[in-house]
Amino acid sequence: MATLRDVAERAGVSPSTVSYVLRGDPRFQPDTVARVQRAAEELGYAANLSARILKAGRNGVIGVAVYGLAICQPMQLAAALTREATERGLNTIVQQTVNSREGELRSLEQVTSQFCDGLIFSPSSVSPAEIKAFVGSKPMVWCEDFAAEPLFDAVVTPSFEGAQAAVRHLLSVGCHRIAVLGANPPRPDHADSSNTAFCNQRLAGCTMALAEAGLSLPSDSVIPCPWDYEDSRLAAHRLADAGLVGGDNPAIDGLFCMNDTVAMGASRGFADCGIRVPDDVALIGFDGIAETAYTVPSISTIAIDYGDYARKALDLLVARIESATSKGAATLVAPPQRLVANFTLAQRESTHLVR
Amino acid sequence: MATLRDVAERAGVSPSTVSYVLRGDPRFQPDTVARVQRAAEELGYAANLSARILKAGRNGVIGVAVYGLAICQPMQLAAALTREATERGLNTIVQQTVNSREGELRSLEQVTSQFCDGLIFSPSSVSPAEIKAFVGSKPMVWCEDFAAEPLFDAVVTPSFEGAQAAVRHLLSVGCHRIAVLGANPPRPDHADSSNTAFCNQRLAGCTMALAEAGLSLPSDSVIPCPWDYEDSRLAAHRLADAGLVGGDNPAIDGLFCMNDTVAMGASRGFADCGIRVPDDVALIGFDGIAETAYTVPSISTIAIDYGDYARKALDLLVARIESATSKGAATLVAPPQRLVANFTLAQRESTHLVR
DNA sequence: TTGTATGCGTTATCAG
DNA sequence: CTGATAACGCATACAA
Repeated sequence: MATLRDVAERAGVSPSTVSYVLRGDPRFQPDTVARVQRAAEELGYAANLSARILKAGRNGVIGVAVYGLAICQPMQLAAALTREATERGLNTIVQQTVNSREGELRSLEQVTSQFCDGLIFSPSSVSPAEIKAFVGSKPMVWCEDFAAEPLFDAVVTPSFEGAQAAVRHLLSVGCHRIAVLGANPPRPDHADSSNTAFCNQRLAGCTMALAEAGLSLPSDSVIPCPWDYEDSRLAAHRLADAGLVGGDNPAIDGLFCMNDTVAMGASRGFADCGIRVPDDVALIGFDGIAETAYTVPSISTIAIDYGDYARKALDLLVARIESATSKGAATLVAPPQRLVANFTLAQRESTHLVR
Repeated sequence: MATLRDVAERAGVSPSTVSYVLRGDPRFQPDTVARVQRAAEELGYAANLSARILKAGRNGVIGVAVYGLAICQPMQLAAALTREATERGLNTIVQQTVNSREGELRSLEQVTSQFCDGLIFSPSSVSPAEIKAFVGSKPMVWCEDFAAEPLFDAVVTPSFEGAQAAVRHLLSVGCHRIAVLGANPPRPDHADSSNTAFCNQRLAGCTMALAEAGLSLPSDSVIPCPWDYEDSRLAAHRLADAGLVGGDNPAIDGLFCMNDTVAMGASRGFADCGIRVPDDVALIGFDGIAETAYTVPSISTIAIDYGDYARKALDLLVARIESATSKGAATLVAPPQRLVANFTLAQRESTHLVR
């Protein structure tokens, strides 16, 4: 790997000149500039980003922390963030935050954050308050933080409006007995987790949509379930076994799933039990992961516009990075902002019925 | 962020003492050790990995480069690699390599490689030969490299054996007219891409299995198709429209898909056209991504053991890293090794039929 | 047993 | 317009 010094030697100038020229400082003779650029080209020179961040505190890399690398929703977001970052001349690295809370929290902060100018956190089991201790003053954008007193900038999905739209849609295709699958049971260890918070938003959206139709959401229609293919498949089995779905007078004829993973698992679970979707029970998910368009039946969902999501997240993050680096003694920090991503209702086979 | 110096000050020793103590050097008084450790603890000290790799050339981070962040197979591998790395006390960062070949090749080498001790490459559109120019002497393991003269250590899926097992399975459930979907058309720009190479292995496996049954694989039964949900869905439409599947005497009654993404897309495509899987055409994929177990019908596949894959990849990489750092004048480099991951045949509904 | 000095590759300050 | 020089935070040979 060629270094600054190698380039300098070859161009017959000093290392500092190379550094300036390569970063576009205008005050050099065209001749010098050309010589330096050619030397850099010939040697295939690229700045060492570790050295750069060490010295300058910036290197143009954005860290993206996701809950799981093999889970569709966060990775779809990570892909959108990477696309958007690339367009802005930034790079991204992705790290996983799952596993032991303590250990991963630490590794996250001590690995990812050191390599980059700023961080974007996709929802995990740790809350913003917890992470705060581990983060230096690194600029940071949190995804799906609905805390009343936000600690960081955030981008959120329209959880309330999306859930409301989903349930309205279920009602509009003729469902009357609507249940919710995938509500997270409150966890004793960290009751205030981000996950719970946006679950509550989605529940509130459901409740509102039902209220509009003069219906309520009894608590036994809110079914807890981990956000996982297998768990949701088994949850569907339990609904079928209990006789709550299917038959002439089912207790549930429409199911709002908290996310698409749950919807896919449930759909498969119903198929196992001979419950037909949408004929016996209509199904709608949340997120808009690509896979929902290719299942049988295809699954209706609240399709988040991840391009828009990524754009907003990077707007926020870049602004923080800029203001962190600017020497303007504007020590007064801007208060955390919260932006909401766009969404559309994707109507697919799983809600295709007229009653 | 607390630095080494902060800890030293607090513990009343020199920075170098802190460095030694924290990394477990035994030659210090218990008293000193305790003082240093407590100071580090209190300050929440963590070594700056950029500084560490700059100075020492190692920081315990492994880079994983994948073709796409939102594609199931590479992410399942990345997740397995991360799990395995964590168990060995290593961290991983993931970067995407897709997009413009030139640009991404460069960003890959100039971002990911600088932060870590070694790299693991999941298949992309660039060949090992091409990457070689961009890589310094960074230890590297390539996934799915079937080149005759390998340039790097590699782990590969059992492409030949897997395809063979898949086609044998199709034959064993009564298929007689087997086609292959997802063979990549040769690309003029880089004919020797890694992708083409392992496609060929899989084709050879099919051919062999058919030959065992006295059958051949005519070239019009090898159907090119990008590895993408939508493209494979449309490919299925074309097969149905051409009357090659379905009906009393179909030209194709069993389909080996080059990977699970293609299998899922095709399965959906057949559903669009009223072609029943497996009754009209049996279907089997390759990779064993989690989603195939939850589609309707569930899709049989060659399930790669990604835990085994990850273990082998890290064994190779760690060995290279060790030998690169060891000062032993063992300048003679070990020749590239190639390890094969285990697999199992997952029999699911898409091949469940008796003829 | 501990501390000092040096350098990894870069950027920023300041002098020339 | 250009070039020394000093950090950034850490690891390590070597001196004490």
